[in-house]
Amino acid sequence: MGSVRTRIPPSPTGYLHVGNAWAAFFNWLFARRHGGQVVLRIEDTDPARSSPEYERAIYEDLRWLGIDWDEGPDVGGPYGPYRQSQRAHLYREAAEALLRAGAAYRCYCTPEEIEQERQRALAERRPYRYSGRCRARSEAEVRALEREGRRPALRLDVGRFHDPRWVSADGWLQARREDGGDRLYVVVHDLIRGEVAFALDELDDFIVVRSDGTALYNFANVVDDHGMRITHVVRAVEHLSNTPRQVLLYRALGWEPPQFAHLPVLVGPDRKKLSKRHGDTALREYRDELYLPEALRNFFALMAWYPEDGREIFSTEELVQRFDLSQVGRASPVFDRQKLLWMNGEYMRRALREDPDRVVDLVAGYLARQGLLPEQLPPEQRTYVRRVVEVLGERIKEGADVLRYGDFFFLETPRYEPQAVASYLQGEQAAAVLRLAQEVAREVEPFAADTLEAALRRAAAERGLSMRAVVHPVRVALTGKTVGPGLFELMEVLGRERVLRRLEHAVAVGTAAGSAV
RNA sequence: GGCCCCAUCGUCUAGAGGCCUAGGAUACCGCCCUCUCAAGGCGGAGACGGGGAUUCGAAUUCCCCUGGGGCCA
Repeated sequence: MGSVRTRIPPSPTGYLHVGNAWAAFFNWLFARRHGGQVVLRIEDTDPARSSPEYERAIYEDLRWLGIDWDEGPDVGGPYGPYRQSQRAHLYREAAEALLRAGAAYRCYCTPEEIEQERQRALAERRPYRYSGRCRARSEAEVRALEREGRRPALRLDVGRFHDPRWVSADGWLQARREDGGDRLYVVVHDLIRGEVAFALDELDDFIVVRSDGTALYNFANVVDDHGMRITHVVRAVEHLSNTPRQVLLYRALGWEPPQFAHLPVLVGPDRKKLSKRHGDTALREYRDELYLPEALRNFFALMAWYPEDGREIFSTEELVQRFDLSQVGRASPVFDRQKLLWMNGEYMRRALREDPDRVVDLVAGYLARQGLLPEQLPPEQRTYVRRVVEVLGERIKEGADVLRYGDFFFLETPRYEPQAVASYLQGEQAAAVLRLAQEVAREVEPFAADTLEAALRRAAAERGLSMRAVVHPVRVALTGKTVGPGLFELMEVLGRERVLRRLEHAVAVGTAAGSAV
């Protein structure tokens, strides 16, 4: 393949959505696989909903994900501008070219008139298609309409494609024999779906430029993709139905259309297109929850595509080497958060092994967002976080796990779970165990995991207590919960002072809970 | 309403006419390890939407239906 150019066309009307991030990633994979370029185009034609803040957020989120681009509003490039809001003159030029070629005509019908036609068609139970009333207005008529103050929209004259000259081209327009004779089809050669044919007579003269002079999506897209020398348009299937119109536009302008590949749509557990209703859909929410970009990339790759059977974990380099558009699936994948969580756990454990400092920084940032640590960490606090991370270890699969298993490390007094208190802190037996633990904690030297374990085991054995009988109450006393890191490691990190204080406090908690019952 | 796309375990998927007694992963359930949880090991349950046709043989090809999604809006 010569020089592949793909595009990523986000709208700055919100944070980058996981569905768009996924499509962006496939565009990126494909371009990198073929040594091509990625173009970032900001589709900000809706000024009311677009904002520079969102645009910046999109750059940030894409970069965080590990997607880079060769041309775009921020980095420039030879085929700019890369914001649609700055390309109005190019749409105007193309519209004029269409008019000059006789491929489009001015339409003075008002939206109300069109709506009436549509209603009539609906009532008569026949498909609506624009009548073509304005296709051949006389100059006098046009003058009269202009005098009324009407401004024309621009429509593509689809009728002119009913001409055998186009058929001989290169297969994009095909005559197919049907019962009644030949029928013309616009055939889209989709890299994922194969040939998809649309009957030409199903397409009416569609609007290309509104009466206020703004370009319609289909038109702007064609002008941009051609202008930016895009060779492969890789986008969601929802655009497939628009593709024949776009193909017609390319041809009307005398341009060669790019190759198309229509990806399935990411859906939620209810099989509906992924949206805010499904919970976290902004990529940055995953970042904030401690999802790692490499995990997301690996997970993304496994939706609608499998690099090879029998393996799940792939480095991004491997993904780039293997990526093959023709192997991409056609069915809509459900975004499965459970599998993502598992995947993130895999990468989190890897990060812990290979770059623990990175995990420490991530966890510290997470705790700061939770209000449990200051934004700027003094060195000794960072060291503390580091020890906590070591002790929490592979339990951290996402941000919430830091709290689920280790919030007590950062709280003055642990949050005592009522269930845990009821099970392990109430009664004489529990109090006795806590007293015993206090003795041990007061005397053991040094205050370290191995010495603590040895001393506590000895003490338990002397009283004929099982290890379980000792460990559970002490764990609840120190952490407020029944799950978490190894008890002795956790004690060492907490330190003698706090352990003694919490043990003391827990006796009171147990008593209070007991009398409340 | 017309047109277009899609359809294998709950989920991600392997499967390109015989390798399928439908494979893997995740989730779930047991057991093991163990101070709990997590991780890990072992095992279990779990799918070709329905009907026709082609073929010696269909998850795989074709048609219809059903169900989901999208475009025109």
